[in-house]
Amino acid sequence: MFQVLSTDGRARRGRFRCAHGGAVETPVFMNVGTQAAIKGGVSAWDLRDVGCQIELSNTYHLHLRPGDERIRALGGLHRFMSWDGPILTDSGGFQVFSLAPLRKIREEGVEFASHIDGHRIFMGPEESIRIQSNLGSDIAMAFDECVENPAPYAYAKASCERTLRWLERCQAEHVRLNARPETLNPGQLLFGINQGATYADLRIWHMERIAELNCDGYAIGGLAVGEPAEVMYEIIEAVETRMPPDKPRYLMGVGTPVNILEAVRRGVDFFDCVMPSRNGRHGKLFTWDGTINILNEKYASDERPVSERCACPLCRHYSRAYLRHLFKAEEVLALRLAVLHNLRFYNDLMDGIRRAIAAGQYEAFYRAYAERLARRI
RNA sequence: GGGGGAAUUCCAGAGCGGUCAAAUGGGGCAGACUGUAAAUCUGUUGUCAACGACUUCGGUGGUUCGAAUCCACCUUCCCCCA
Repeated sequence: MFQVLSTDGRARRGRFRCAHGGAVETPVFMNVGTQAAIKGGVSAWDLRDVGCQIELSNTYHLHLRPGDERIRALGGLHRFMSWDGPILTDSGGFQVFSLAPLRKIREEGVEFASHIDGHRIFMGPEESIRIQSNLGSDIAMAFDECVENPAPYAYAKASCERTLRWLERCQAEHVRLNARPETLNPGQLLFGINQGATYADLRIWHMERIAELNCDGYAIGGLAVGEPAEVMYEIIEAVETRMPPDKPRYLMGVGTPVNILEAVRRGVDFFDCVMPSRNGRHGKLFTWDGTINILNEKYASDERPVSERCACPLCRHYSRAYLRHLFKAEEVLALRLAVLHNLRFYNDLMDGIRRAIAAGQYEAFYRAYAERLARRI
């Protein structure tokens, strides 16, 4: 299922296989399609063009709309969105954080007031796993609580202890559902999620506990939610030594190109982030030389492509001036081109990372780009 | 030809004696965005040697301690009746 092909320092070059699609080459960036669509008008076949290996969708959102039972009846998420590659579904744990004003946490699970119409939805570990089973994703994520940083120690401790109990329940339900003959994707995997806020002792304690549960992969959650990047890196370092070396490691929701460079250097294999798509929609473009805010006046007559070394449709066919015009004129094409570009950039970045690790030159790659990627041009 | 109305900062448009450098919206400029309640949100938008000062509300001249606000005339635009 997962194989580390080579290492360079702590960085790992690996290969991952699941029920759908071919091999996923890691480190990998998972392209985020929360509601079974990449925002900005990007289709599943666009994802192929942009070099996407694995797509991510969301349990909470698809449960609300159009409903996981419906998706199951329509043949599962892969068929529904016409993407036959690997799909990871996030459990709804992030919505415990992002929809904090709309939910109440209990031992059994979380009571949400739908952000759409306010109706009550109860989601605990069993519900989340059941929904993900209905969706038929290749990787189900454990239902956790993503705690906002900074968090009081006592709360972070109680919360990660509860997240541990929830993982045990997720696992039991996952085993039970996978064994049923009518299960849509019997090969579905389950990843556990490490929590513990910014407290290294809690993080390590929690990681050691969940490592004992022999999940199919391990994620680090609850980072990039308020703490400084340096703290995030320290937590990854602290936890990484307790992560089973033969299992994939996933840093949830991260992040900027530099964040990814830093995390790969600390042994992370999987990433996902809303940033390329959201920032793209907002006119912020990523390039190998730094980020561009295409709305800036200085690009109004700029004939150059966004990036000389990018093969996306935007960079192949259009100037910065044209893209800026599309944004100013509020043409939907602007969003689509910008998101395609950013996704292509992220996938290219991961490709560069993989090659560098394979060649044993990750540090040189890191040094060449870490500062460069953080610039604004 | 006769009668009525209006001219405000980039635009539209409030304000109708002091609390007005002037509401609000648009546009402009800039910033934020990290398991997506986000094609969203925030700041800024007269000038300057800038926690203060200076010049603005079609033009000119008045009234008043004080005017974008009141009066007179001029200019331009709009509406109605012939």
